[in-house]
Amino acid sequence: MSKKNETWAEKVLGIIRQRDQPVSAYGVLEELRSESPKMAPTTVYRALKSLTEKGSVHRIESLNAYVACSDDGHHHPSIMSICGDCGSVDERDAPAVFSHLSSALGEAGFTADHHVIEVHGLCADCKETEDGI
Amino acid sequence: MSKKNETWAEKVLGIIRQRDQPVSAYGVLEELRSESPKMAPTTVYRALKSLTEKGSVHRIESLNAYVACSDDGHHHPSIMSICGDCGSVDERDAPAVFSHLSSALGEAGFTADHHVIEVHGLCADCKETEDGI
DNA sequence: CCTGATATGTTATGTTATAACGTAATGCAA
DNA sequence: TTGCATTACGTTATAACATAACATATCAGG
Repeated sequence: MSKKNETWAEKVLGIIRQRDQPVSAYGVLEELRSESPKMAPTTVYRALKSLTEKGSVHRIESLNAYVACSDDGHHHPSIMSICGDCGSVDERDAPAVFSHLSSALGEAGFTADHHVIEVHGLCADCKETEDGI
Repeated sequence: MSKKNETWAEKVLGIIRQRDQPVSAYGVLEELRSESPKMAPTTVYRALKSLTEKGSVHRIESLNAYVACSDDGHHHPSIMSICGDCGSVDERDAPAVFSHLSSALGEAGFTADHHVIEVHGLCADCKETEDGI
């Protein structure tokens, strides 16, 4: 039941939301190609650009991949925790982290405009499993 | 006066240290090729892998580039501030940031093992220049 | 009607990174 | 001193990620 008259950005957002793990641009492309075999990478990258600018999607720099925003278009920075075992990514709020970050940078005269905070490790479930072994 | 009997990793570290800006793997490769025209990317990536594992070099995920560690092999995480204007990257210590990060993640049961903290913005010098306009 | 903004199509290319295999030198332990 | 693991390096090929440059279409508002 895919909707007609959707923009590519809307379709891309749908694809990313359906997944519980980050998707690469080419992952999205492959999925779109099942319906539109001639799709070019450019199209996907354009859609991703508009979605990340709007805040509907976040890019995970350390994975070259994208996840849906957990709170579409929230306008505050967040932190991403990335499980190295199951691959899940969780977005969290952490105001205290950003306030300390701001003050550390502010003292040095640095003006922040975009934050990349990605923590790799093990999620609670995978940690349990490992410990259980 | 380049030394003989240096490993590639040592040479790569030298190249990265000479620069005051992040260098891409292919940037390093190009420089090495001026003396060793047949050098392959693999060689550079191998050197970068060993250097980042040792902590002599840090990878900037959001730039796909590398900088020398400001305190070779320190074994605590640091934050990187990246000037969008002049391209300079500064590494800083910020223990308070990491302690809040740990507690936020710890509450959720997440076990951290590697941190990517990269802040894009304007360094003090570039900010002044902009304001001066 | 014209014009600017946005979305899209198309082709080509640039950039970043790894796989998979082989060789050489070294150190160390049986 | 032979055998074996380890580390570094060479070589070829390919995979994965990303953008440039230029063309066409649609539509809202002046």
